[in-house]
Amino acid sequence: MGSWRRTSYCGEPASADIGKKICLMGWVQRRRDHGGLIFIDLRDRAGIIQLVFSPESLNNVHAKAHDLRNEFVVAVEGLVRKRPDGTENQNLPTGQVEIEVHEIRVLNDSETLPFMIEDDSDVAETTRLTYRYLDLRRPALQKKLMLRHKVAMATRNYLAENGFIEVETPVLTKSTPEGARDFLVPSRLNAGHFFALPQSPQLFKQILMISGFDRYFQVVKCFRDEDLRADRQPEFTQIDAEMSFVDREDVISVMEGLVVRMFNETGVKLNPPFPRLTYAEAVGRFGVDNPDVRFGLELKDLTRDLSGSGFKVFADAAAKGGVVKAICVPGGGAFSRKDLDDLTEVAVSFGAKGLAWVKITDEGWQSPIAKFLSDAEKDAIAKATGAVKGDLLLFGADKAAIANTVLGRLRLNIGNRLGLIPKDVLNFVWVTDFPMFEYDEAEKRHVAVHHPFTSPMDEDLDKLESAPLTVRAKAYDLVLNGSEIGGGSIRIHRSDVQSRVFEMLGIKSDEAHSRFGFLLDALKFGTPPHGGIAFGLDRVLSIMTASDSIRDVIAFPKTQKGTDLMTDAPSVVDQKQLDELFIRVAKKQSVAPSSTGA
RNA sequence: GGGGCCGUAGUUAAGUCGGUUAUAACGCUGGCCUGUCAAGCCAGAGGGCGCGGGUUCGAGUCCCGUCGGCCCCGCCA
Repeated sequence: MGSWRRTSYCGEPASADIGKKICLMGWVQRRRDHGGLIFIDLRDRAGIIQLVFSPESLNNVHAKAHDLRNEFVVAVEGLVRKRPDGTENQNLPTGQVEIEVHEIRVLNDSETLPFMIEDDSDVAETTRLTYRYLDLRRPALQKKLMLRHKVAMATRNYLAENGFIEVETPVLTKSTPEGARDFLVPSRLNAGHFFALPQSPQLFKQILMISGFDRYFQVVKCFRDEDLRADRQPEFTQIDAEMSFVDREDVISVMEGLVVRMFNETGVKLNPPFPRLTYAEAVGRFGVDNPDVRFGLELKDLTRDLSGSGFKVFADAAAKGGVVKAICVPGGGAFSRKDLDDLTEVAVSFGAKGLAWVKITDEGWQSPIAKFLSDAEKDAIAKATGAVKGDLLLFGADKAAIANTVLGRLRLNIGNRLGLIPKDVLNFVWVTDFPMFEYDEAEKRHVAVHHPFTSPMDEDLDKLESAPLTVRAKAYDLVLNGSEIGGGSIRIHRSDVQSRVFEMLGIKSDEAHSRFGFLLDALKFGTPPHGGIAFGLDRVLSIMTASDSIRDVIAFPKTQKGTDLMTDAPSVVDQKQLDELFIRVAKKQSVAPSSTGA
């Protein structure tokens, strides 16, 4: 660089700058060498501008330009000038002007790249992740990370303005067996003892309320050692907040303000309050607790109408306390045999034993089960579902949980299949009144639907032991377009209630004390009523940016196997490191030399 | 733990029923070219098909195993 200093970004020069002498630094995006004139597109994070090198220019710049290659790093000094009439590039923000280069310094060269730095290049994700530093040069990815920065800043500003204080909580903390699997960190100073990375700062933020901070927030990494998905990474970022002396409505209204502020960064104006659904409504009408309310195809309950049906599957489901429900697919009568087979496969994969369907045709009800249905039943079904000629009815008859899940998933599948889901729409919905517990068949005990520190509803408190599955929690989720982007609750602030909940979860008193003793103790020393919420920043951003995967809004994401292709983490470590930690590896790791990639 | 899809030049893909020297585009290298912006024209260099075994006279093509990537179920309080 020598004494040169950049005077502007490549994306900045405009007509107003014509005649100015400027200095730019950036990467060579592309070279167009006409033998005479040479054009170089110079790129930095702000944009692209065209440099012009004329054979008549001084300082040998034309020869130097001839030798430039993609991704060379250069500094240029030159004059901003108007492009000749008719050569303006309307596709470029800087397209009215160009830089007449007077002097150029090549700051670094570059080998030929494994892929082009272009937004529309279709490169295997393996290659992109191996060379993530190159992938991150793509303007689209830079824009996403810049938006991420802006959203985080907007969050901090909004919460600070509203009296929230950002407090850092430990990353090395205590393992809490409830919930997700922990990432463990061995303690060298305490042989055989382990820290856990936090699944969330849940207990610390409650402790901060007990300490009197009143309003807390943090933009914080959380860790869960579970299998990955398109919308799940083992480390992810939460916007975590907690408030004292509040009820659900206080939390929701403050947080709606936050969501407005976040989406304001994308130019979207939201108008809270957002719609509400209770958990029971969400599951009843949409089959899931994270309903995508952008389209219809709602589930209709036919249990009463079909409890006496001649179709044994329906009658049995009703008799055993289950449900019979259906969705009506408008125009679905045109579905082929293969379509129906596909849908059956989907239904079975979510636990159905099969999929009963009816096509309503000109000739009447066409279906393997039509002969079992009486005219009265058909009338009742048609009335409840609104089905008319040309429609398809799909039935779920099972325990409520299975029937709802199956139909809920079919609903999404069909919504996608038929293009019923509008893009460019943001449909928020709060889901409230979650059940406190559900019964875990595998573990033979009740588990918390939200988490063990969630307060039961006051009016359900006396049913805690007698009818635990009917107890509702003061929990709420914010769902956006079918994706859970946030969740929280009013917490238990009385140690006696907390103890009763632990008891219901099958956590014995001594066990509770060894795991959460600090919280149980703290609850005894003047704990204010409090509650809060956490938003999944990565999920919010992937919806904002219409990304297919959460990986696109994370600078250095992990693969589905939880590895980092750029650094090659995780890796084996020296025996010496293990010895210091008193760790012996039980099963010899398979030696896995990488056979693909760089 | 399970189901599905996919690995062929640097990249993206084609490769028929197993059959000569494995195609193309982009990129790359060199040349020509003074208004291009996916510059153009000409010439050229790149791979032995993720890896290992097997069947066969003969294997990108078939079989088995394995490694890796993606999507999903389970899991994710």
